[in-house]
Amino acid sequence: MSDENQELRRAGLKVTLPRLKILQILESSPVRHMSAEDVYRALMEAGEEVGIATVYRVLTQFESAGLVVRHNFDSGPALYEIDDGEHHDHMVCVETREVIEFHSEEIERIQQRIADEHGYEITGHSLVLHVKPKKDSKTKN
Amino acid sequence: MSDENQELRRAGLKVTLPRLKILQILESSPVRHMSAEDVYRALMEAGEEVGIATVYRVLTQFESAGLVVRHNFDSGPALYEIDDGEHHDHMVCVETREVIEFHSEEIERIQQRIADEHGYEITGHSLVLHVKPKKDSKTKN
DNA sequence: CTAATTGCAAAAGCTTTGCAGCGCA
DNA sequence: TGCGCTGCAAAGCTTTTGCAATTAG
Repeated sequence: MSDENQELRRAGLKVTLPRLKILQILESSPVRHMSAEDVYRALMEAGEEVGIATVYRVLTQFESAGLVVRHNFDSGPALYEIDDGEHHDHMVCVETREVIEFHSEEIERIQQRIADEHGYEITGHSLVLHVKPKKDSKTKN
Repeated sequence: MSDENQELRRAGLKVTLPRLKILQILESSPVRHMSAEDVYRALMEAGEEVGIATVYRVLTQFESAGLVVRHNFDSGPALYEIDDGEHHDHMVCVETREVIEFHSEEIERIQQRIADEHGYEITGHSLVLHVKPKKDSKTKN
C-alpha cells in the first residue's frame, strides 16, 4: 500500500486518492492492457468517484513519469500498461482481441543495425503482430 | 489516365471523378504518406470539388480493395499510402516527422517463427521505429 | 432506369482543456 | 496556507453516418 505511495513520490507526483487508485487498478488488473475507459469503469465498479478527465490526465502523467507505457495498437482508444522495465512487443489476436507479449533480442539488434545504416538512432519502436490461432495439427501453446 | 480507370474497375469500384482524382493524387504526390486531410487539401488546391466525407469513404474503400495501406503511426490522423505490393516497414523521424521506408527479410522470418511458436499465424504486422538523426561523425545515408 | 455514389451537416468516439473549488504537503 | 489537483462541462480533432440529390453503367 505505501508501496504505490513510494512509486508516486519517486515519480514526483503528489500522492492523491485518484492517482493511488488508478495505479492500484493498473497493477492488480488481470487484463494488462487497459484503455482510459477501462480504468474508469474499474474505478466506478470499485465505488470510487473519479472523473474520466482525471483518468486521462493521470494516465498521461504516468506515461511521462515512465510508470506506464501507452500503445496505439490500431484505431480506437489507446491502451496503457504498467511499465515494469521489461521491454517487449505485442501480438494482437484479430479474433479475440487478446494481447500476447513477446521479446526478441534478435529483432532488436537488427532494428539497431538498420537505423544505424540509415544514419539514425532509435528513440523507441513499436512492433505489433496481428495474428490468428493456427488451425494446425500440432499446436504448441 | 485510363490506367487509373483500370485500377478502379479491377477493384470492383465504379469509376467516378472523386475516386479518379484521389487515386491520381495518391500516385503522384511526392509525399508518399498522406492523411485524409492531406488528400482533401490537395484536391482543393487542384480546384476539385470533393467533400471530405467522400475522401474518407473513398480511402476506406481503397483500403478494402488493397489499393492503399492505412497506417496508425501514433495518435493523430491515419496515413494512407499506395500499395505497390512491396511490403515494407517504417521509420518515423521524431524531429522532422519524415517517414523512411525499409524492409528486412530477416525480421520477417523471426516474426513468423515467434508467432508460430505461440500457436498463431500472422495476418499482418506493423513495425515502426521512432528515430532521430545521428550526430555521428561518419553518417552514411 | 436503378443502384451506387456523393455532399452536406450532424453526430459519434476519443481526448484535451478552462475554470472554480478542493486537498495534499 | 499555497499550489497542485480534481470534477465538470465544453470544446477539439478525427472519423463516420443519415439522407436527399446526383451519376455511372
